[in-house]
Amino acid sequence: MNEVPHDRIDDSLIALRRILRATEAFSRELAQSAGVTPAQLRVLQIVEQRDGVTPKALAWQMRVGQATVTSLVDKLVAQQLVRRQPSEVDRRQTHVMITDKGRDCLRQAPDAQQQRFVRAFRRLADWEQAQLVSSLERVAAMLDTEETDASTVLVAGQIDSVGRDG
Amino acid sequence: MNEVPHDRIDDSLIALRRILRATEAFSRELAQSAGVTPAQLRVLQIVEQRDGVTPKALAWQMRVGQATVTSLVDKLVAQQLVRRQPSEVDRRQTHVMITDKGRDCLRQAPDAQQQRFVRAFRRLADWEQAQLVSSLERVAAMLDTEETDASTVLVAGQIDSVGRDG
DNA sequence: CCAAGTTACTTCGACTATCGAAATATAATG
DNA sequence: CATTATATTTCGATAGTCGAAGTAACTTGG
Repeated sequence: MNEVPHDRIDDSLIALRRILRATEAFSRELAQSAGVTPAQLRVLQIVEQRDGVTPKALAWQMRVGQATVTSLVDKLVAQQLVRRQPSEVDRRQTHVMITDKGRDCLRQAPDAQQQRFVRAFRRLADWEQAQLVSSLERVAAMLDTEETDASTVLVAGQIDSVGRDG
Repeated sequence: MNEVPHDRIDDSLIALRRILRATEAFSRELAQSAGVTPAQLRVLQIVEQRDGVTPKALAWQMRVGQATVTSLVDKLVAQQLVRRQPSEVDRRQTHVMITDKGRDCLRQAPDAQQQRFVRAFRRLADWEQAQLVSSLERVAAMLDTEETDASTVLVAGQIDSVGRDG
């Protein structure tokens, strides 16, 4: 508690770095297998979870500018993976809706990272699973700041529609 | 789905996602505070650790094409943060060397993410630290594939520059 | 020692992601 | 109704990335 052996911090950072690296690699791979780019895939995933989401919400959740979202949605529209539907109630707004083709596209990408993780996770003993979850949450909390306000809630749904809502 | 308790997997994925998100955000922030872009910062960090590294090695470690490295190094050279020095032994090769200005640039960025993490880490009890390390390594192993060959070794050096902190 | 192949790097052209500022259309408000 | 605020798009610019082609230098078989 007092003086920390730096090996541990280093080890943690190295592990974090590996996690990062692996996740990045998988995300690229995954997107490629779905025939879209990583950023486009992110949009598509969010749209699937929150069908009819507005560009503003997308931008906020993805932490990018609205201009960027416009551009990404443009590309998805061009591929007919999503469509834009003007809002009935507020005609400034647009709703981005996923198409069947978009859903197919997502299904096509079997979510390699999560699959791999899930497989490995299942092999663990019960107590190991519990410990892993608590450690990960701890790390997340250590890294997380106030700026990760609400998106966390939304992200929950985005990851896998496994029952547990937000 | 199936009979595995999905809550834990979900929780893990959510935590992972939070970690990812936070790390991305910090990396952007960090790079900005150093006055360079994230990709440029990555190059600069590697060059500091492996002074005289060749573009090929950089490309390999960063998992990008050599053309990309050329472009990034060009930009760092333009800012006088690194310089190119032709190799004496093999004149096809170039060595990328960090400059004093480049070092200043790195020092300027107090590595917010790692600082935060280190601070939080120190507050943990000994057994918690140990558990955290082991869990992180476990997760890294679960995500990691054969494609994370050698860079892990190199990355170790890249990270431990956190040695002391404030 | 030289021709052919290989390697290291850069250049070039193309594409995506991203942003900020300006433009457009709509809503809300007084 | 005029003003202000909001949602989105358009436009212009910059960065990262790639693959293919180009250039220079090393290596090798004869």
